[in-house]
Amino acid sequence: MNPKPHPFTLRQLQYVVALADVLNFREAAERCYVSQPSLSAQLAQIERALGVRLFERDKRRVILTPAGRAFVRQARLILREADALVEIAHRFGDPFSATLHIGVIPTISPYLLPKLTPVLREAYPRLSIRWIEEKTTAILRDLHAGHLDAGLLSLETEVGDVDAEVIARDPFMLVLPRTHPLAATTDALQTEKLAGVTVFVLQEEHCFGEQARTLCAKTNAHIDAFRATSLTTLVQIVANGEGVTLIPAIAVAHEVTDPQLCVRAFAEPAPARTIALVWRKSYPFDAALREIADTMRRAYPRPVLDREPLASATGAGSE
Amino acid sequence: MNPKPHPFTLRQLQYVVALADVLNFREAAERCYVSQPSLSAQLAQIERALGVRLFERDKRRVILTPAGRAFVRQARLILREADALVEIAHRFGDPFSATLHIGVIPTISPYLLPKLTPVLREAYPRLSIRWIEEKTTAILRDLHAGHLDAGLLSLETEVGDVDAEVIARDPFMLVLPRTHPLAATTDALQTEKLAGVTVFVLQEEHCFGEQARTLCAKTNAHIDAFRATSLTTLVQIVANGEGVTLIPAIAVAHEVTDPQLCVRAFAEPAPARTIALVWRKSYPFDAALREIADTMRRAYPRPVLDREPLASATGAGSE
DNA sequence: TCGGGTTCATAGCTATATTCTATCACAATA
DNA sequence: TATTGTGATAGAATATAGCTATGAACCCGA
Repeated sequence: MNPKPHPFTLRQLQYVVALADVLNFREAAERCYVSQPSLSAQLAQIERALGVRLFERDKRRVILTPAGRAFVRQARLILREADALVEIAHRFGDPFSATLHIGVIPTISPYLLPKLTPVLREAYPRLSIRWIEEKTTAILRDLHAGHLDAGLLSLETEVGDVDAEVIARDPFMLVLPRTHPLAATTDALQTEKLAGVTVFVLQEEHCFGEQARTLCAKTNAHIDAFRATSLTTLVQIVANGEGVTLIPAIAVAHEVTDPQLCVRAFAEPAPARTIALVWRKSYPFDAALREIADTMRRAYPRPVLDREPLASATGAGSE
Repeated sequence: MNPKPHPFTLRQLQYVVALADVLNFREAAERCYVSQPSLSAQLAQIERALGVRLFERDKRRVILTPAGRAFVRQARLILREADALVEIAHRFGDPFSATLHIGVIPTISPYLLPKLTPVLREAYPRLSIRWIEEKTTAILRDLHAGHLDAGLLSLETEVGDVDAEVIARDPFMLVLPRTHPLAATTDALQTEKLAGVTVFVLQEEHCFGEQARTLCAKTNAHIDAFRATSLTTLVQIVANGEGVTLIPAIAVAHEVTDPQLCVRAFAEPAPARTIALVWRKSYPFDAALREIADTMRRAYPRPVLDREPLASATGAGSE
């Protein structure tokens, strides 16, 4: 793109500008902390390289030529921009002044980001985070391509060779109609009770859908053929039908609002996913990400499960 | 103003941008026509100097850090501006691409510039001339201060140590009422005929006023106490009074429009002023000014003196 | 008109910076 | 396992930018 080197250096531009300011070689040299001959030599070189005389000097007085006037104007602009570049670099010397691109999966994004964002904004006022909502595979691809700085996702799917910091354990909750047999007790539920029950799950592309299907297979639950594209859809189906569904605890407060539904936690060891912040092993600002992950961990909300009758039981189960 | 040197060179910026373009050290080095270790070394140095890692490199892949993204963006800007600076300098390598500031005296400006401007514009399409109308002393002052590149004035006043190129000889013409005794013949006038005649002249600040007074003193003409501030005023006075006045031939066509007036030329050696382009001896683009002066000389108008009865006589006298 | 005190330019040397070639260590690929 | 390709490193060669000392032209005051 830029095959040939520039015929001048930034330092030479400084010399030219300094000389234009004071129109006196000795004084200009002083301001640049070099000797007068050095400044003379550099000026001579730049004029020779350009084939243009920038200053008219006749022993007694130094003044700008028309070419010099135009040159100095542009040179000042360049030096200002170069100063700005130094400023930019130094701002990034503080990694919390960057703009981070972080991928986040759709089954986390709408429930967690509204809680995290204000906390992060307060903790790192100069940090700007651009969230990109994608499924796990796309996040990992973009992460390794360098388009993302980090990803916020579940560790239960294969994430490959990355560094990770766990944010929280997010247990699975059972969402079911009040009228469903499993809604009868308030005890923590054994997963074996799912056997034979009709369960609606997410599309396989969602990692949470994959996890739910695995759990159902292990417990001999019956997986309905319908594949929802979002947790919202999933809950709607249950509210209008006779099946049940699994959703992450983090989503309960926002998704389960229908009074015909109730929510039950599983007995320990409850099925759960592990939410983590991940990044490339070679990422240079890993220390900053570790600290940010720590802040996220502390900001992670206690799930609020105000759908009776199981609020207290699930509250205990979620930790 | 800018005491400390910049922590990077333009060349290093080129390296960084080239590397950001191809994300491969060897290829980037090739594009910059240096060896790969040189590029590695320069990149390492700039990162060390800034204390910021611009590229993340893990043996297999090179990608930009957030800092690197911001840095490269600004670096591209700077390199573009630097290219523009080279362009500016080269354009001035052709001195006919400059903007020249040329001072011109008020007794030349309104009559000559309208004729010169279109010719100069056509001859030097990339040259832009900014005309500054001032009296001779101000022009010479600004010329030596470097605020003007050249001056267009009369050599009959002291112009000091400058280089000059003569544009034209501009003879003095006598403007007088038709009814005046000197209007009786069509012959070229001997200056001695002015003896005893009442002559109106310009203010002394105008060099033409000074010249006219000198001529009057030599020919024993009577100088009226009134001092006009412009040639227009001067001609108006003559049209309404009983005196005569002297104006430069170049001004006749524009100023002498009253049919009650007529114009007479002087016999050779006729009094005249010498219009010239002058500039500092140290001016770097003197060759260009010489050529421009030559173009001005050829563009100099034959005075059109269509005030009868002396049109033909003065036409001859003006060369 | 003759020195001091300016000005900017030049010369010769030195230290630093930049670049080169050659090579290494590592990872992916065949 | 051998090969190819990556970026980093080492040490020598070169180029650059810096310095001091000095020169030539000019101004100014004695």
